[in-house]
Amino acid sequence: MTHGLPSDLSTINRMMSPFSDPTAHTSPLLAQLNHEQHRAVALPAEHALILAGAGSGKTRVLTTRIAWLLQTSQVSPGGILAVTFTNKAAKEMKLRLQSMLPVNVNAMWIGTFHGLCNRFLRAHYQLAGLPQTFQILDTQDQLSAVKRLCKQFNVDEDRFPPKQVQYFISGCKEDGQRPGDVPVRDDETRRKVELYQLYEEQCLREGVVDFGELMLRSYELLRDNVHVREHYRRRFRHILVDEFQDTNKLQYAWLKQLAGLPGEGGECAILAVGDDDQSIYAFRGARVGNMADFVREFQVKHQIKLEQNYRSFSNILDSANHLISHNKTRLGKTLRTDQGAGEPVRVVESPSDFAEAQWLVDELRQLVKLDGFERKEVALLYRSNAQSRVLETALFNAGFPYRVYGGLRFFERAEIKHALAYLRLMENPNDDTSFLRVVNFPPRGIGARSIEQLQDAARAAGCSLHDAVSATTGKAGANLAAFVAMVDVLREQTEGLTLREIIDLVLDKTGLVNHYRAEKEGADRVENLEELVNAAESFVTQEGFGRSAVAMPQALSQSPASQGLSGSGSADLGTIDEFSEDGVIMSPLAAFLTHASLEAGDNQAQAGEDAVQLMTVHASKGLEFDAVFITGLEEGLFPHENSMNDFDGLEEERRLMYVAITRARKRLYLSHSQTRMLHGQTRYNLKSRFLDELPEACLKWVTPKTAGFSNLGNAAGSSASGGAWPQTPAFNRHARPAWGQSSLSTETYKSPPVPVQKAAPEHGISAGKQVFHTKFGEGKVLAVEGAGADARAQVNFPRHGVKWLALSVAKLTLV
DNA sequence: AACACGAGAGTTTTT
DNA sequence: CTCTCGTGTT
Repeated sequence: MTHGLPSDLSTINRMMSPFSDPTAHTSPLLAQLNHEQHRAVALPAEHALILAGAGSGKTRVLTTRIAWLLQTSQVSPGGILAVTFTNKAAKEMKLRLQSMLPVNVNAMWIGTFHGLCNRFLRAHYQLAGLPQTFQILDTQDQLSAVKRLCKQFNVDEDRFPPKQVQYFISGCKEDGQRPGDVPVRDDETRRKVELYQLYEEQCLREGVVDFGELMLRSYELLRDNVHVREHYRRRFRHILVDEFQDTNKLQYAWLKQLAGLPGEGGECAILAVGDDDQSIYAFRGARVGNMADFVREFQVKHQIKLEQNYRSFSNILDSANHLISHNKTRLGKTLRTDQGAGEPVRVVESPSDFAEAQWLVDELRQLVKLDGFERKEVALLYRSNAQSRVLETALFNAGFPYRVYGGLRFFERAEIKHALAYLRLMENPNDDTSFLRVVNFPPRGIGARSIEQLQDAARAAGCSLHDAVSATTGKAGANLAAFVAMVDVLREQTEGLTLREIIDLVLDKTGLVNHYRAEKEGADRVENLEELVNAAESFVTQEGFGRSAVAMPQALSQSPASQGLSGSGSADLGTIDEFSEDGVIMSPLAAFLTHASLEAGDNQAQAGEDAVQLMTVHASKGLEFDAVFITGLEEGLFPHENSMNDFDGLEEERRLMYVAITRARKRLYLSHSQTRMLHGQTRYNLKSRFLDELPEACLKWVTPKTAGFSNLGNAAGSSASGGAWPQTPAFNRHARPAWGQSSLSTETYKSPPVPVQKAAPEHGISAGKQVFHTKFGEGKVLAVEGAGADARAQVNFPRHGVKWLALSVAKLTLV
């Protein structure tokens, strides 16, 4: 980069901190950065916000910042905390850091929010009021825990579906609310809060915490324990937050506790990196508003925009810029690139989702054969998972290698969860969720009746299922006793064994492997169980969990802060024993179980496999490809109908589209279909409004020659322009013959598969018209199909949603 | 304990 | 349409 570096770096250094190394500007670390990146990396030790556009080198800035801080001795590794949302991002950060300078990345706290909270709670389990062996519930586990609770307290599952109760509980925790903090306005909420309370008691009794609890309990410990808080505030001098726009209320509150607001005596600097234009997780509690709050509450003086994009050609980038400029609520940012215009963005219309898939396969073949794209460098994106099916079918039939992201991950598979449940019971016999999962799996004659009796007994005695077994009698009691004995024996037998040996033994003695071996279709599951042994083996090697137990927080003893802690002097030291982190010992098994809960495993294509990648737009965030197809660009689908009715929802959909566009390096296809099978019926969709929000100059409206498509009037355009694929965008887009009455219908009417009526329909109802229905009220016509007695209209009623109405039956009147 | 049937739901997702 | 879940039957 020949971008001008700051005129005088030493001046900047002098302003920064007494630790600044005046020779820092010679550091090769900074040499390859552009001006904005350079400024961000070399910021003084004060709170700062980096607005990092897509493909602007965000990760590079984060890692280089850490490396630079260390290299210039402004901070020791122990003083660094860097937090991400995904394990993948954390892993990458560590990896890149390690490649930059020789540093023990384990001395720093680098991890996900939940990973770091886990680390923190393991260190302070007593102060946090948790058992040392607390287990982590994933979303599945949490739901089964809620279901169990609802059964136990005879909750009407129609009025309070367990899923909703779970959603409620998680939502409260993400807002930092305990049952007592939730404002109760109605009976329904009152009942839910009761269940939340009961759920908490159940979790505590069983020694388990869910994901939200990891965060909330960490936050509360920091908030309520001045010694712990002071300790960490002294320790972490630099906190770096990745994807800050995705933080929820609790995560931001946690950061505030950890760093201390100005005036609270904190000496730490937060570097928040994020992109409001890529905020696509509001539905799971993310608050973009945290960015503005951060600037205000932390009195942020340094805001830097990274707007130089190193990924895409400018036709792609300009499309993204133009699209996102339609959003009203933005901090404001425009990406630019030094690369040329590149190819135009191709826009394609197909008559059906089926035809779209077929066209896609043909185009993919050409892309690979003629244009030399690597298959794994091509992505097929869609808004919702259901869309993948038709694409997969076409790819499969064509024998074209593909890989679908998403779906069950390794540690979420039933057989793996079964094996883990045994291992968890060995660690923590009170874990009733795990107990119930495997008490009769493989089947050992313990039916629903015996389990119910056992649950009654446990409830009466206020103890765990495990402990209640001794009180049972009869044949069922004997079976239960045998089960408990088996787990107890395993616990003893595996003492001192390696993790691999432990798992081998458990898989064998519990009969899990044998059970699946006997099953007709159990071969895959047996294979997965074998893979579990491998996973454990590589975990031991990678994480350094050898034969002996390892102290979990390896970092603390090396930090200046903890040296102070274990030394003499500070007034707070009276409480050392209460949170002596060196005292926390984790067995390899316990560590592996934590790992399994917090890292459900890769969801991604294996590296090296040359297959085209299929995924949702959400899943594509953070990735990049040479060629990208965004499919299903239709109203109701993208933007999704559930999101397009409110302002915030639509803006988030647009950001989603922005994310999708900015994934592409060289070539971008935008595809939409006139008809689509959804929920077993064909829907007629208008093309997405997002297509109209792109700059015409960057686009090329390509349309494949498809049977039955000429009805729309494109055939005339095609022959007139001398080819099946019109070259003139303006012509193809705007010069369609007038059809119907309103100008809107000319633009958006979608041809049904039946022969198109050349005369205007007698009912006068056409797409775009406002109509009135006696029951549903006023609505907008999306499409009309058929003629005469068969004529049907698809109408979007604001109150009742999208409906198909037979015009001969429904009394629709034009408004 | 395995299987069969019917009801119901079907944006997006990481930890 | 297609998958999941829960209930009921053998």
